[in-house]
Parts: sequence; C-alpha cells; structure tokens
Amino acid sequence: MQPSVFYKCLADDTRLRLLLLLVDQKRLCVCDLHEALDISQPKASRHLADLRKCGLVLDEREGRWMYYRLHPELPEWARHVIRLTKAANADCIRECEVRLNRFRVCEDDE
Amino acid sequence: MQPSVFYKCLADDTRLRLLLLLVDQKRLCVCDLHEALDISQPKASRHLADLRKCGLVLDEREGRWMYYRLHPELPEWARHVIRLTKAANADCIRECEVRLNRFRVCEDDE
DNA sequence: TGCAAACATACGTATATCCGTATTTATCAG
DNA sequence: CTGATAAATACGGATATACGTATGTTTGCA
Repeated sequence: MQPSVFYKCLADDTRLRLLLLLVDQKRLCVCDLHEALDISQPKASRHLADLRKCGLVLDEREGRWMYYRLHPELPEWARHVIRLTKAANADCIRECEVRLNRFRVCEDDE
Repeated sequence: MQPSVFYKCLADDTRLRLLLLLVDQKRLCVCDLHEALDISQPKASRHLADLRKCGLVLDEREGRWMYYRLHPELPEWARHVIRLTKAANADCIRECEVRLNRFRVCEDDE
C-alpha cells in the first residue's frame, strides 16, 4: 500500500466518510452508504470503486446487494490512521450515522 | 484542521516526503529540502507553500534562508498520522535522508 | 549601489478529478 | 420471459492539480 495512493483515497470528503463509516461497522451495502451520506447512488458507487481499486475495501455480492467492508489485508498502519481520524473527527460523520441508523430501521420494517 | 484538507496535502508524493522529512528533523530550509528530494527549487517552494497555506508547516526566515518545520499547533491526531506513516514506510524517504545528510555535510565544509 | 544567493510567484499547459445524467448489467420474484 | 431493484459504468463538461520555465522579491555582502 503506497502511502500517497492511500492518502489520495482519504483526500476526498466523500471517500473519507465512506471509510469512516466502514471502519467499525462490519459491512454496508451501497444503498446504506448512499443514504447515509445523502449522495446519489452513482456517486457512492464510483467512489467505492476507487477505494476497491486501491485495495482499501473489499466487495462481496449477496443477492442484489453489494456489501463493502474494509479490506482485511489493509496494513495495520493504514487501519490505524483511519481509526485515529475517526476518533478525532467524530463530528464529521455524526449526521451520516444518524441517517444510517434511521434508514436501517426502515429496512427492517419492510 | 479538516481531515480531507489534511489528507489532500499527504496525497501528493512530494508533499508527503517533505512532511516525513520534517517530522523529526527540527527545521530544514528550502534548499535542504529540494536537494534531499532531488527536485527543482520552485517545485519544493510551491509544495511548501501549499503545506503552509493549509497550516501543516510554519516558515521562519533567517537571513537568506527560509526554514520550515511542522506547525506547532498541528493537532495531535494529525501529527500522529504522519509519525505512523513514516514508521511504516521508512523506505520511501531513505534516499532523501541520505542525500540530506550528504548535502548538509557539504554545507558544513564551506 | 550592485551583485549573487535563496525563495517565491506568474504563466501556460497537460492531465487528473469530480460530478450529474443517462444507460447498462446483474439478480431475483412472479 | 418480464419487470423491478441494486449497483456499475459511460459520457461530457467544469474545475483542480502539478509541472517546467521564466521572472520577481528579499536579503546579505562587497
């Protein structure tokens, strides 16, 4: 994992928030994520593809849903950086987590 | 310090190496840095200006030399991220450090 | 003053990045 | 097969980045 490639991924606010949401949630599908961040589906999908191509996340299809999670082989230093960032900047995804929880409750209702 | 702004600074290989060199050296001037990285002076100067404008480094003029160092008010999480990156990727600036030491010995000779 | 060293900035250009919109692909249910 | 849902990709355009080269600016020194 080349540091400048890793940091290019974190340099965009959308990708950064995706990673911060994934870091301690186990797995989330694209629709969870685009709802949580309140962005369009193609936008979420594109940024997730970037993260996947750089090896930061892993995708797993499950029926119609594509689940994403942090790549299990992500080097420990990189994982540590993401955790640190989240701990020190929890506010910047608070809203996303609220929307995520609300959305997943709705899903359960169906 | 907004995380995505911070990471945009680390996303470029030149700026990243500048920061990794500055993290435990106290202060370095522009000519030390452009020699260490083996890049042109304007290139070093421009990237240092980027880092300064984002608040990652502080400049101090001393005669003809402009010394740069990590900004003393850089948040601890950000400083931690830089240190982590250096510890896990020491190889990517080994050459720079060699050139830096060689260059500073030359300076002393004069 | 005048020159040289150390930096900073301006300018033009090539390339990269990001996005909205539209379309395509994959999967499942009936 | 057909339609609907979830996700990925294509396309075009606006903006941002990074760079080499040339030129300014500041400082110290003769």
